[in-house]
Amino acid sequence: VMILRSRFLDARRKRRNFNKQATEFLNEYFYSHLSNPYPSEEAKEELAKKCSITVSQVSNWFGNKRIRYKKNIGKFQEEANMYAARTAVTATNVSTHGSQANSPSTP
Amino acid sequence: DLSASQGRERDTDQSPPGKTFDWMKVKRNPPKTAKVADYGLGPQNTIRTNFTTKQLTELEKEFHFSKYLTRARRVEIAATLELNETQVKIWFQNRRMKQKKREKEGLAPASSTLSKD
DNA sequence: TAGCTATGATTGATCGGCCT
DNA sequence: AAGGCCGATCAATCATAGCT
Repeated sequence: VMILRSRFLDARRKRRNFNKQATEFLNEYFYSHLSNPYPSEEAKEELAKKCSITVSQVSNWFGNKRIRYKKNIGKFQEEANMYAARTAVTATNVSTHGSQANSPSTP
Repeated sequence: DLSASQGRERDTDQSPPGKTFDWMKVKRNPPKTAKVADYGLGPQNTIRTNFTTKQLTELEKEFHFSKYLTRARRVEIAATLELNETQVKIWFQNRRMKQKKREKEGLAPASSTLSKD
């Protein structure tokens, strides 16, 4: 019974949460590609670089994110709206000339 | 063809949150392996097989001997470990991928192109 | 300190594509 | 036409991190 307990007792499994910023980048990509959150190998490499993690970790992150997101979409609504709004502002800046200049917060 | 795909992907779809896309509906067929309960009583049968330490040890040993299996070898191992030929086949396949991943990662875990951002 | 949730990693198995 | 392999992914689970 305790038989298979030691599934490998991976010492490697010393998980470490990613930086807040790394998570920001990952979520940014995820929500800005919500219709198809499957980054290409190339995109994964870019994200890995930006987040200072490995490509595998990027893959793991997206794998977990996708599964957990669809498992409980409601739970991620807040987060989704947050990032959606964020990218919306970015998009607006690019195509707007109008008047109300605002939120240039991007040092 | 390899991977010379050039071109910036400028698709930042700003779809309305809450919408369910196809990828969210994807459902995998349940594993055909293992049917703990085929007595008509199937609460949640068809579960992911849990290989025993013994089986894994043996498979690992075989893998070290040869990364690829011959039909004969597969049959033999499957019988010895009481697994399907498919399970043995899949195990080797996954093992090879794992090996590849490890080699790739163990090649340059840290430091390499640490230029100024 | 105990309990529960969030999250990164692992892995048996599936999916689609390609090859022999 | 059939079966194996690859690469990516799924889905369930493990084990720890982190918050209450």
